Amino acid sequence: MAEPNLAEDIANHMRRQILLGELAPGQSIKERDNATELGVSRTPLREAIRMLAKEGLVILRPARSPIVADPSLKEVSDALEVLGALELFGCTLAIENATESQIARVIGHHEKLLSMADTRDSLDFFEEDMAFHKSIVEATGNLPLIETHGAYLARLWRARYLSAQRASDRARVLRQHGVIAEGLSTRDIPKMTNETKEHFDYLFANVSVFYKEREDG
Amino acid sequence: MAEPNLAEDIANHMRRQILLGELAPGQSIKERDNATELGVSRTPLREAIRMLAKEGLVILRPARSPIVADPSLKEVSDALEVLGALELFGCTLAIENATESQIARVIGHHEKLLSMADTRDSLDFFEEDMAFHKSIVEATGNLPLIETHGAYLARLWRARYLSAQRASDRARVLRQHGVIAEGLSTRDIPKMTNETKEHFDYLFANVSVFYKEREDG
DNA sequence: ATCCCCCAAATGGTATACCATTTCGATGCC
DNA sequence: GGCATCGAAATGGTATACCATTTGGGGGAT
Repeated sequence: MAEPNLAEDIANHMRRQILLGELAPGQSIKERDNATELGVSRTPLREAIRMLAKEGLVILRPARSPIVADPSLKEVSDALEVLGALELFGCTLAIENATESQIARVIGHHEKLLSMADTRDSLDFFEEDMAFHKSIVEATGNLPLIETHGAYLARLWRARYLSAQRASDRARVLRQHGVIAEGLSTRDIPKMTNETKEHFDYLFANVSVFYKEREDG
Repeated sequence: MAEPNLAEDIANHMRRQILLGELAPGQSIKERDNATELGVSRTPLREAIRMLAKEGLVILRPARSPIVADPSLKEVSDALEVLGALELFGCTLAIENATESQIARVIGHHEKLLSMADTRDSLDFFEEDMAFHKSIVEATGNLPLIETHGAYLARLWRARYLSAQRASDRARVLRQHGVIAEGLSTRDIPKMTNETKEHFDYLFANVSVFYKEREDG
């Protein structure tokens, strides 16, 4: 942890803690405690908290300790809806604008994911899944879209990760990714967007199921 | 300037300076200079700069002075595309979910704008125009969408404001707003989305024209 | 016993001091 | 005269000190 900007390192560290559940949802984050624990001063830690707040992972309250976000099903659903809309928009834009090398990169991520189908580590698989979706949006060449889409991916990381733990339907994911990638490389808008819609419907359903179970037990 | 959180006040102040051109695009922002000028310390000023950076109004460079953003036509176009996609998505969502009182609020903003058709102050008119569009997205009840949409409105404030100065086609704007509001209150998705698309096409054209002229002279 | 009030500790907000890197002009070499 | 180089000033990054508000519990009044 000696990189150029300390605040970002702290943010990465805390993001990981939050997403993996080491920092429990609802828990308050005391600036002094966490700063001394990480061996840094409050200033960069404050900045890191602000970064995570912008990602929606922590909630800032005026003159009170920030707390780790504990989103309700509706909040997650709403964010998922926006993520879906952004990616759907990204599909049509990517088909219009993607260069061949950008398309190759998408396919590359897909093939890598195929090769990981039997991987034990669900975290690695999950990260690569995310990289696939990111590469599609990157193929649009629209920087603001890339950033906003990335922000929503980060915000939904935990919900998606938890739901992915349950849903052991990697085969479906891989098949859908294949169709999506094919739709992109043949510049087939309906094919790509329809499959993306369905892909998100499954994601939505999985997350909902997880939250429902969580509310019960 | 004695509100609870100083950083936000500073951010508001600087945002205004940037959008009105008092802080010129491309100009570097020295933490010390601006801090002493505003009579505050560097800490909250730093935080304010970070807020503006997240809005895209200033650009952060590692170990260098932040500079006021000077977006190219492509950058503005890209952001406009995303704004359009978000608002289009907001339309369908609003039609599905808006309560009657939310629809009434949209119509209220429209009627207020109608009453301001002959206002001299283009800034007031512009602000109310923005409030109309915001109220539509607010009618979705989707908080993440509302926030992201608002962020893009803020980011595009200057480009839209400058182009609105030139385009003296308030009549068209008011007519289109009327159709959009009607589409919402009759829950007519095609009517609302088609008119919104056209509305954004005009906005896009106006901004493009302005930038083209600017590049020339 | 219960409720209210007050005060001390905790905590976020702000200011300032210190450090590492970058800038940029002066200086000297080619 | 131009260009590379060195160094002092400037500047962003980090740490720490100070202040105002919040918080939570204990003691006293009812």
